[in-house]
Amino acid sequence: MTQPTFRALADPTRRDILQMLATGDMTIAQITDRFDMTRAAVKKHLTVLSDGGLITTEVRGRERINRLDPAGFAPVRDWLTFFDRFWDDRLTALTDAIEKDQP
Amino acid sequence: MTQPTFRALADPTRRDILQMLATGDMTIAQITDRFDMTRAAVKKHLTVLSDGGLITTEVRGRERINRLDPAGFAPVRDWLTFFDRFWDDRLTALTDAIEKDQP
DNA sequence: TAGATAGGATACCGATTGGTATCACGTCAA
DNA sequence: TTGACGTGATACCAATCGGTATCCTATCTA
Repeated sequence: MTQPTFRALADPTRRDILQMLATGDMTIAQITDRFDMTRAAVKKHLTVLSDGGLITTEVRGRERINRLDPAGFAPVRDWLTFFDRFWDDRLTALTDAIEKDQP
Repeated sequence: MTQPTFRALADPTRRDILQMLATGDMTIAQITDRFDMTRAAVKKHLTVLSDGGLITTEVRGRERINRLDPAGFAPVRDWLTFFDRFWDDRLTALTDAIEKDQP
């Protein structure tokens, strides 16, 4: 499930959409108003974001409310954590070595 | 500088290369050995990773040592932090509201 | 010095991507 | 009921992407 997420974040427009949704849920038309783009283009981006699990949609009448999904960010966070742990280990190994050098 | 970074992370092969480099610095030939891919293809991926600031290269004789660059991950981490802060605020606002409801 | 080794550069190919234009469908309101 | 409104869906286009093949340069070594 991590590939669709990273793929979704690769486009600057999609990252902008996510930041906009952070300020509040929005319909497609509302998002389109803030971009120099067709509604169809925005819709495509929203589909990619949805595939990546980063947003969810709630159908209300003829409208579709797009909402940020905090859980969708987990894959990225987890992936970063892998490297964080790796670097932490490297750092402790380094300080350990230094301590041994100066007993 | 954040767009090249996200772009670099969008490809699964490139993320694999990063994980491989976490176990130790490697030359292009060494990386190519572990993939079913041409050296030229790997080289392209390394260029994208370098553009994203995720790796650095040290020329040693006729070899090029590719090394992970921890600093390159900062843009992604910072970007995630934005949403973390946002959700934290939302959560505290919610708990505050609940506390007011039950004095 | 001659070959082998490690890598750079470029042209090319099929597939994917971001975008538009267009038409079709359900839903709301007068 | 009849439009207007909010979306979905599809066909199409230029540009980018991941990958290969090929040729070239620099460096090490026998």
